[in-house]
Amino acid sequence: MAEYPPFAVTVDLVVLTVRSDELNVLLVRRGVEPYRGRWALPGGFVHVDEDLPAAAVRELTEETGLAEPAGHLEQLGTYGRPDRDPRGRVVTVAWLALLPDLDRPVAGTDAASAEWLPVAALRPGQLAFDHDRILADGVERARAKLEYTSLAAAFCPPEFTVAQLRTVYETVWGTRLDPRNFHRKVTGTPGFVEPVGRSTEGERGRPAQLFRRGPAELLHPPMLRPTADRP
Amino acid sequence: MAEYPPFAVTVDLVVLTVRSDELNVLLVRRGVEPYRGRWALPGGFVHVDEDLPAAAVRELTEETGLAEPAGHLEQLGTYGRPDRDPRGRVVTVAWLALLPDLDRPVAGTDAASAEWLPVAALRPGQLAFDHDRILADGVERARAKLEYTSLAAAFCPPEFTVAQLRTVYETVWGTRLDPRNFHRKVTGTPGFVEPVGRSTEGERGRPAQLFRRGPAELLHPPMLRPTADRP
DNA sequence: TCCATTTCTCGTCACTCCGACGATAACCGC
DNA sequence: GCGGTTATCGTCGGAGTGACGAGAAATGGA
Repeated sequence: MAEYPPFAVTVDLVVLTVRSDELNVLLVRRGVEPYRGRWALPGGFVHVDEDLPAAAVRELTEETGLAEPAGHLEQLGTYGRPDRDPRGRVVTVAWLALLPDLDRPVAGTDAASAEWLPVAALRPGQLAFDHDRILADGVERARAKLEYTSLAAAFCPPEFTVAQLRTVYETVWGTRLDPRNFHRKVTGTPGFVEPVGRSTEGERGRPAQLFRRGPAELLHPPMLRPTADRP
Repeated sequence: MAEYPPFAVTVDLVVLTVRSDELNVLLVRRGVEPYRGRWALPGGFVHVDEDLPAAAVRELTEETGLAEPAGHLEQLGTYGRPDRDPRGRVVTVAWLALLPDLDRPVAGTDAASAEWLPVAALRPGQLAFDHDRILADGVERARAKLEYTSLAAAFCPPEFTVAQLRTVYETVWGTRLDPRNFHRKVTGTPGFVEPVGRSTEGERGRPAQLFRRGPAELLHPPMLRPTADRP
C-alpha cells in the first residue's frame, strides 16, 4: 500500500419524517468547533472495523433512540470537497432515512440534543459544513423515489389510511392530489398496500379503512407528480 | 479532530459502452498484489487536495485517453467493507460512466492496459475486490436510468439515428423493442432528440434521419422496459 | 331527532399513451 | 426493374389518468 493520503471518513444522516403536514429533518446543534452552535446533520466517524451501513445504523439508533425495523435507510452519496471541513481531509458518506412520525420527542442517548425542524423553515447557509447541499440532495432523492417506489409507506406507522399516505405525498411533493384518483391508484396497484380489515374510529368524517405496506417495492406504472407542463 | 481512524480513499470507475450489440465494461488487469493478474475496475487513490469528481474525471481520462465532454459521469455509490482490501482500510467511491463506442482501441496513458470486455461474458467472482458487486450495481443503475432519463444518448456519438438509439436500449436492457413504437416515442418526446437535417448514406435499406441529443434530461412520461408482467 | 359537515369510497367520461401491427417510402445490389 | 432491407407513417384497441359527480358513513350542533 506504500503511500496514500490519510482521510477521515464519517457518516452523516438525512433523517426525514412527515409531521403536522410538514416535511421535517432531524438536526443537532453542534457543541464544538467548527460551526459551534450551528445546526448540522447528525453523524460521526466510522469506526476502524465497522462497515459503512453499520455505521449509519449505529448513528441512527444513537440519535433517534430506536432500533431500525421501521422506516427506510439507503445510501445517498459521498461528499469530499478538500475544503469541506477546516480540520482536515474528511470524506462523508451521507445516508437517507425515512421514518414515521414518532410523535414523542427524540430520545437520543447522544449528548447532543437532536430536534425535528421543518425543512421549509431552513435558510440557505444555515447548516454546518456542506450539509445544506446534502440535505437538498436527500430531499430531492425522497421526492423522486416516491414516484416509482412504495417508499411513501416508510413515512407511515405500521397501519395507516389512504388519506395518511396521500398526506405524505402531498407534503413531500408540496402539491395537492385528488383524493379519489389517489385512492384508485393506491388500491389498484397490486402489492402497494394491503387492507388490514379494520377501520379508524373517532375521527371526523366517515371512518377510513386501515392498510399496511404490501410486498411491492416498485410502482409499475409510477405515480408521477403533477408537472408544470412543459410547452 | 483529535483521534480518528485513518482511511485510504479511492475512486473506481464502471465505464460502460455499447459495441457490436453487447454491453461492454472497461477493465484493467492488475499488475500488483493483491489480486495480481485479475481483472479489476480502473481506479486509484484520491489525491490529497483533490475533489472526488475531479479524481473520477482524472482516472477516466487516464484510462480512456479522452477528455470527458462526450458521455456521462455520475457517482454510483461508496463501498467500504472493512475486509474489502487486504492491505488495510480502503473506502472506494464508485462512479458510473457511459461513453459512446470509440471504436479505436483504448489508448491509455496508464501503464496498465485497459480493455473492453462484454459484461455478459464475466463470471461471478472473476473481478478483484468487491468489483463484481460494484459492476452489478452500475449496470443496474444504467438500466434503470434509461427508463426515465435521456441518458441512452450518452452511449451514442454526437449524431446518431433512431435505430442506433434503439440498439442502445435493446442492448442494455437485453430485450427487443418495436422499431415503429420506439420511433414514435423518441421523436414524440419533446427535447429528447433533435433532427440534424441530414441522413445516413451508404447503409443498407432506406437512409435514416440523423439526430443529436436534445435539451431534455428527464423523460416524461418514462419509457418503461417491457416487464414480465406480475400476476 | 334532524341536519349540516366532514371525509371516505365508488363511478363516469374524455383524453393520452402504448403495444400490436399494416402499409408505404427510399435506399441497396443484382 | 426487382427483390431485400430498413426507415417512417398510420390505425386500432386497451390501459391508465385527470377532472369531476355522487353516495356512504361517521360527527357535532340546533
